[in-house]
Amino acid sequence: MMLIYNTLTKKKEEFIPKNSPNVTMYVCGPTIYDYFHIGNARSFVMSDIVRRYLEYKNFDVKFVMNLTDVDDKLIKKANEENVPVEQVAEKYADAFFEDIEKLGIKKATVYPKATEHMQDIVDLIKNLVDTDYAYNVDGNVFYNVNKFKGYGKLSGKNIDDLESGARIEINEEKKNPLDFSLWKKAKPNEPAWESPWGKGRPGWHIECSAMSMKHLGETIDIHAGGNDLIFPHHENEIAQSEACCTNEFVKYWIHFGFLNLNQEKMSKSLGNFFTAREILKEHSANSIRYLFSQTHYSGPLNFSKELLESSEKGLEKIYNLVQRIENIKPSMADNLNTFENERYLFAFESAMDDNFNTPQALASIYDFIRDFNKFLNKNDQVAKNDIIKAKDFLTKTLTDVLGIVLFSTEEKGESKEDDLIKLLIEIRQKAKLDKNYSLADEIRNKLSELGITLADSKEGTTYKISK
RNA sequence: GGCGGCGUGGCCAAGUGGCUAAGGCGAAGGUCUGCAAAACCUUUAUUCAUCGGUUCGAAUCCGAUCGCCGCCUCCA
Repeated sequence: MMLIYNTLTKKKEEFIPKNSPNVTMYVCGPTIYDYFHIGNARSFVMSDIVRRYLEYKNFDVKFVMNLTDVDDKLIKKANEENVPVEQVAEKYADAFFEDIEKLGIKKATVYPKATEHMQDIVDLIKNLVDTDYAYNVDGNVFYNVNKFKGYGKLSGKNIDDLESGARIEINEEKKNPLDFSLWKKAKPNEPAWESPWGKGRPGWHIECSAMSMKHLGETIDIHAGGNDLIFPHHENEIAQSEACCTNEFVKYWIHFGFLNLNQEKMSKSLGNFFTAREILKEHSANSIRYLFSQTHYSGPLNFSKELLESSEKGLEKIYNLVQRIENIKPSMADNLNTFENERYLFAFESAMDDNFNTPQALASIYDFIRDFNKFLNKNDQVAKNDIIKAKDFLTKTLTDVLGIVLFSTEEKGESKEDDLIKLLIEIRQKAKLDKNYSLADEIRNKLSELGITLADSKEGTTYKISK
């Protein structure tokens, strides 16, 4: 049984999809006006882990992530650079796909774009206007918040409190200051589409409702996104979708905590951010994913390069065991001691089942690593089956679920460089047999200066090339 | 002003009513090794922001206080 914390009910609930084993999942994707930052990456990676774990549990996940390709920021950027909006959108959509691929994020089933769903969006607004949930004021269409009785149920706010808040912009056209735009009347030099209310473009919230329902149906299982989307974005999505089409838009709402920099939310508007591609130049996707997995998805994560470096040290321990496993020659002997690894997988799954508790899941992996190393230390001969099982455990947990790649699937090309290193290892081996340790050490030291680390073990001498 | 979250060892971080408070990084000592590296072992929180309360029993529940952060405006 899996538990998921549902923002809507503020409780952990048993996960029961509408049409098991099918699961529908929608994640709010990027507005493609710039490179995304490492805080955005956290949401993308964590939703990827949620999806991967569901697939691990044999659910058939239909995963949709939208790209917002028309909005104020995009238009602003296009004007600044004096290029068409589509060109900006295309550039950053390409960059987005490049970056998420580097981060090891599995491809979504569909990446719908707002501009490709204008008819669906217009139809949805039309429906809301016809039923009085929305009203048209001179080409601007607003959602009538007072009409929807569930307004505020996701964010725990009530309309009166919100109205007394001082930060709502004054707009004479709105009946209620909280009413939000569904359709924005075209201004000069802006992309615009035909509609029953005249030329214009959609408001931000409506696209997600339209695309979610279009691709996944009127009730979906999981909708995920950052904490900052709870209000108003997700609240408004509920209002739109449930007013028109369904009495339950989303079964489970999942929200990710912020990534902070110096205890402050990382955001474009504050200017305190690193882009994901910037970080990826110096750090691997593995270390980023490991870092994210070390903290529960719902809480804040105070990001720093030092933290990333300590994650890299933690990963080293995993890599070392992986290399050790790959170098073992399995024994065919009978009566070998065997290693039971079931309990580690059980612990891993229990942690993940409990609202995707990745830090605890990692702890179960480290317990395995310690105990399996101990097992290898104690036993000179190891059965093939134990090696296969160990590899299987690491692949399932770290790679399949957390997306940390360990065993390279491509054939290891033996380059001249490798041959050369092997030659030096041979020479050094002879020196060691002659007890010529100064030569042996010199070879090791010189190689180390070149970034090639030798390590002697009972399985022979191995080497690692660092970049 | 309204609503919400957080405060656990040097750092990061699980745990949210009951065995000795997971795990990672770091540090110290040790085993192994020709020496290293790796691995393993031991040590590193009588204590969970502070003060009260409930309870047979609390880091976990309640109240107060202090500190930090977020949402209420575009934002993952």
